[in-house]
Amino acid sequence: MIKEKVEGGFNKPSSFENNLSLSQTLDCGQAFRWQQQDDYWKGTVGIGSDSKTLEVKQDNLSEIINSDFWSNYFDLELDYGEIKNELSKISPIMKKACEYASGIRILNQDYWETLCSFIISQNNNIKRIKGIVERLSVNYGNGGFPSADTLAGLDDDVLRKMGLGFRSKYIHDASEKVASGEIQLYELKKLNIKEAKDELMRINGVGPKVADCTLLFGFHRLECFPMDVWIKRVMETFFPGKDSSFFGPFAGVAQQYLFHYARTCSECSFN
DNA sequence: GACCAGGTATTGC
DNA sequence: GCAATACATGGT
Repeated sequence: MIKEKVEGGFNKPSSFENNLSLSQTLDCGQAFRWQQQDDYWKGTVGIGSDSKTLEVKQDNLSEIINSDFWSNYFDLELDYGEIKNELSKISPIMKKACEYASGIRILNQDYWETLCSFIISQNNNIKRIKGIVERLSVNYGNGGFPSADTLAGLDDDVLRKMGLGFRSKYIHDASEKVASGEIQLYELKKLNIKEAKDELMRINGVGPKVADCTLLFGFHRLECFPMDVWIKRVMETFFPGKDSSFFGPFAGVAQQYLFHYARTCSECSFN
C-alpha cells in the first residue's frame, strides 16, 4: 500500500512523478543547500568529504531513480499519493493543501546537518538561513556541511562572522555534545518520539520546535508536527482546539503541506 | 526606523 | 505553570 518502489523498479512510475516537484520539495524550507539554476536544481548534501552533489531537472529524474542514495534522499519508497488520499479525508482545507502542495516529499537528510540547520532557523527567515548554512559549508565544510568536530573547534567570533548572531553559542553547544559523544544522534533512531525529543532538547538552543523539525526532516519521523508561527496561524484559523494527533501518523507530511500552502498560496488569507 | 523572520532562554509573577 | 522580554542580523 505505502511502498511504491518495488523490486526491479517502480510499479507506478507515472504516479511517483506526479508526487515529486523539485521546486516544491527543495524550496519549502526543509533543506537549505539547494539552488535553482535555469531549469536545473543543484545541491550538496551531507557532511564534509562524505557529501554528495546532484544536478537534476524536473523533466529528467533518472539520476534520482537510478541511484540508491538519491532514491532514498527523495523518499521514493513512500507512496505520497496514498498519504494525500488519506489526509484529504480530514477536512476541505487539508484536501486543498494536499492539492496545492502535491509535489512535496519529506527528504531523508543527514541528522547533524538537519539539527544545525534548524538551530539556525530560529527567529530567522529562510533566505538568511540558507546564506548562513552556505557560508559555514563553503568556509569550513570540506565539501559538505561542517562536522561536529570541526564546528566544536571554532571560536565564537569565527561563528559570528558567518552571520549566526546569538545562535553561535547554540551551535557551539550542539557541536560539543555531539563531538564528545554526550549525545549520539544515531542512537536516537532507537528511541520513541518523546525520548528522542527530550534528548535533543538537552542542547542549549533546541526547544520543542527545533527538535520536531530535526526528527521530521532528519530522522524521518513523519508523526512529528513542528509548531512554527505559520502553523499556529493555520491551527487557530482552520483547526481550533485540535493538535497534531488530529492528523494521524503522517501529521508531519500534513504539516508541510499546510506550511507551504499558508506561506505561498496567494488565494489563502495569510498573505 | 520599526517590524519581521520555520524560537528559545531567562526572568518575574 | 504562564506571560513578557532579549537576542544578532538582514530585508522590507
